[in-house]
Parts: sequence; structure tokens; C-alpha cells
Amino acid sequence: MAMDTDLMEDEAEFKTVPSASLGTILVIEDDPRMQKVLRRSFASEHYTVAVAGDGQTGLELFRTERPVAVILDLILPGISGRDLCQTFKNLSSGTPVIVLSAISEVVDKVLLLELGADDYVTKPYSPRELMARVQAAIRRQRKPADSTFFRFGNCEIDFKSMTARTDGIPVVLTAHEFKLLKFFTENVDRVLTRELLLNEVWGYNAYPTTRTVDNQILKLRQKLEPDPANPKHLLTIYGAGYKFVL
Amino acid sequence: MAMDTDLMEDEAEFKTVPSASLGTILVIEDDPRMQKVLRRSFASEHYTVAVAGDGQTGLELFRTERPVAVILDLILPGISGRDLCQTFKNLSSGTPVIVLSAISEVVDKVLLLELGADDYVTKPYSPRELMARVQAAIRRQRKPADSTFFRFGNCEIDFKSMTARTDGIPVVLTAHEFKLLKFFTENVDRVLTRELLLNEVWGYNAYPTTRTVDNQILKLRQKLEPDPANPKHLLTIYGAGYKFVL
DNA sequence: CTTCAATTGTCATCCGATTGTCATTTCTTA
DNA sequence: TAAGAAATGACAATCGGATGACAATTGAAG
Repeated sequence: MAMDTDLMEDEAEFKTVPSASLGTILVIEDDPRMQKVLRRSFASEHYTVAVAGDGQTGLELFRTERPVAVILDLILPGISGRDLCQTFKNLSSGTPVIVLSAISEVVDKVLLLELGADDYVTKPYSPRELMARVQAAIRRQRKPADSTFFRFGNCEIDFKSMTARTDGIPVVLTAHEFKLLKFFTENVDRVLTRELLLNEVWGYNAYPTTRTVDNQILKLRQKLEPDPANPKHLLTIYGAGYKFVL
Repeated sequence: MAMDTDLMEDEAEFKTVPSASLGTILVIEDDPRMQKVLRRSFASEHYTVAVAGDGQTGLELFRTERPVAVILDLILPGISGRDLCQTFKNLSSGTPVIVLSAISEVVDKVLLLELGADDYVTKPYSPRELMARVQAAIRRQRKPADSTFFRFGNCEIDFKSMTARTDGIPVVLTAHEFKLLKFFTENVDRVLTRELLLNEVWGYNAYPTTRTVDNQILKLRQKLEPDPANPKHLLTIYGAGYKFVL
């Protein structure tokens, strides 16, 4: 409510385009206030946002904008949300659809997912949760041809050439360090136990001591963190493991 | 003691592990040729595959691998497929079971489903059809979206990143606190004795004089309850234990 | 043989889980 | 209703384990 006070009204435009976009999110929702909230929320996460107030517009934007994900309110003027959902899925683009619905509408969650929805969030929902689910859905669907480039803080990583830079200065990383770092970039914000890291990064046949993980983390910190003693990206979660944040 | 993220990785020979797995499919089938076909089929769809040639092995792998779905041949050496199916369902994990059977075996389809099977495919079957049915079953069963999120009152919890928020404000929880909280969210409205909590969350039997549980509850209340003195979610059940309500 | 990376080993530090104590609440029984 | 007993809340202090840091050793590649 207090959120939209300083929002600029760009009524003519239905898109919000940040400088470097992670793709377009199509929001199909008829409540103007929700539109604003969602637009902001995703724009701040570097997504381009396309908003449709009704089903017909939604369908058009779906074709023209090629969104990476769709957020769909079930209650809509015009075409019903249910029909839309199935239509999107029949277009077989693989684009994930996240449904917004009041709890009362969801008589059967299973039914909802059978429509082809990839996920759903019940109202009232937390923007943060919605964001997390959308990003999870996108990641789930994303094809192997991933970007080989990654940036966080003042670090740039190019996995293809196995090079990294901090503040533009080249840093030499070893094979293991790269593999570990890559795994972290693929699991941002997620707490990863040492056991998991050993399995995923080192492989099944390796049974190194858990000290190994610590040391590799240490190395990465020394090479990438401005202040290795106070890491800002490769965080220790005491009693659990490590977490990579941007 | 460390948090038990119990991943068994030793059965490399039974498993086919793609780079990014959508989860494990447990195949219980004694025909080696079918094993190969199924393994390939699901591996190419980015599932991890665990194969068991008999019922006993199947049961073990079910416990250790935590599959997202089970494909079960009814005709098996050792434990019968029917018994296995019921066993899986009694383990109450909700894991979908898809049964393979020759037409002649299926006297009554209803009977089959009464065993707890979620779906069935009659031989000879098309791998494509089987794949479709398995994926449908998985999607149907999928928890409120990987249940990494939980919301109650004005608290949001994200288990995968081990973070929580009250009224949108981040709250730092320790590993133990998280484990305890998670257990509560998995047992809403149920009275949990200290003894049970110690067994399930701590993992050992402790002496009745231990005030450890109380203190952890206290911490959780202080961090999550708006008014820790008058808890609305983490309730004390005098003389019994604690109960978590929404 | 040389070199660099990966693993293991060791010790110091730090975090938080546990314990102990005492106040407060709740239940029981007179 | 009142009083005593039991259970729980609250807080502080301690203790143990987890992690950071670095050195030593092993292993692999050229």
C-alpha cells in the first residue's frame, strides 16, 4: 500500500525494461494494484515485465513477447485463467506458468497442476515467495545451453575459458576451484552441506575429509573476496554448510 | 553433531546419474533388457535411475534413494509386486507408484489401483507412454511446490536458503533452530513431547532434566513470535510438550 | 625431476548448544 | 479459594564442537 506512492505512472507502456534483462515475465492480472506490485517486484530483480489485464491481451503478449515465465491470475475478465493455462501449455513452449489463486478457488491443488500449471501461490501471497517460485520454475525449465558467464559483486567469471576477474584483474583458478564455484553459481542462495558438495563437485568416488571442502572455500575466498576474512558471497552457515549469495 | 543430510552415494552401480537430475526414478524389474530400456529412457529425460532386479533390493533402494516415483513390475522374484506396492504406500511417503503388467494379469484394474498404484501401463507398452504417465504422476504428487516455503502468521520461511522473515524483516536462525522449526511445520497441530523432539530433531535420547528443548523453543519464540511471552504458534501444552499451530 | 594443485593434519578461535539457577506460571488438592 | 508441588519461562555462564587459517604431505602432470 505504501509501496506504490512513488511509482511512476507509465500507463501508455505496458512494459518495464531494465538495462540488462534476465528475460520477460508475463503477468496476467486484472487488479491494477497487483500489477504495480508485481511489476516492481520483478523489475527490481532485473526481469522485463509485460502486464496484461485480461486473457485476450495475455494471449497476444504471450506470442509476441516470448516470456520466460507466466504469472496468471485465475480470475480474469474475458478468457478464463484455466483455459489460458491450458492454452499456454498446448503451445508447448515449455514456458512455466505460475498460478495465483485464492485458497477458496483451489478446491483441488492436484486439479490445478493437471491444468499444466507448474506451480501456484495462494493469495494473499508474499512477493518474495512468488519471486522464489518463479525463479525456481525458470531454472527448472532452463535448457542445458546455459550461459557460461556469471557476475557477482565485482567478480566476473567466464566458465568457457575458465577465467575470472575481480575488479577487472585476472585471477587464476584451478580446476576444482572452478567446478566448485560453478556449482555455487548454479545454487545461489541455497545452503549446501559439505556432504552435498563432496557428492556433487568431487563425485561419488571421492571420499576426502570435510577439511577439503573448507580449504577450497578458503581458496576461493582468498581469490575472489575483497576481504576473505569477512566474506560477502561465500558465506558460512554454522552447523550446516555454505551458501553463495550475490 | 552435524545435521544428517543423509545421502547415500555408494550404489553407483545401480544408478545412472545425469548432470542435473530431476530426481530419482526407482525401477523394479527383473528383465535385464527392460532395465536397460527404462534406464536409458529416463536418463535421457534427466532423471536419475535406480534399478532393482528383485523386491528385496527394491525395498532397500526405496528407503535409501528416496525416489520421486517408482516403476514396478508386478511379476518379480522374491517379494510379490502386489505386496511391494502396498508396502510403499504404507510407508506413506506419497511417492507415486506406476505398475507394469501384462494385460492378462490385470483381472481387475480397480483392484490394481486399490493396492495403491497411482497408474498402470500394460505390456507391451511404449516407453513414451510410460514416460508421460510417470511425469504426470510426479507432477500430480508434487508437494505444494517442493515445499521449500512455509508461511504462518506474519512469518515466512525458506528452508532451502535457511532464512526466515517476520513482517518481511530477515531473522537469523541457527541450524538447530531451523531443524526444529522444520519439524514443527511438518507436524502442525500435533502435540510433540520433548522426548519425541529430542529423538527426531536432536537424534538421541536425552535425560528428562534437560532444558535444552525449552531453550530452543524459547529462542524460536523470541525470533518468530510477535509477542514471545504470549505465543500464538509455538504453544506450550502443559505437562505434555509443545504444539505448533498456524 | 620439477612444479603446482589437492588433500591431510594441526592448532587457535569463535559460535552456539547445553546446562544450571531462579522466577513465574499452571495444576492439584485440601 | 488458597497453598504447595510440578512444570515451564527466562537468563547467564560454561563447555564442546565447528570452522578458519596455515603448514606439511601426497599426488599428478609436464
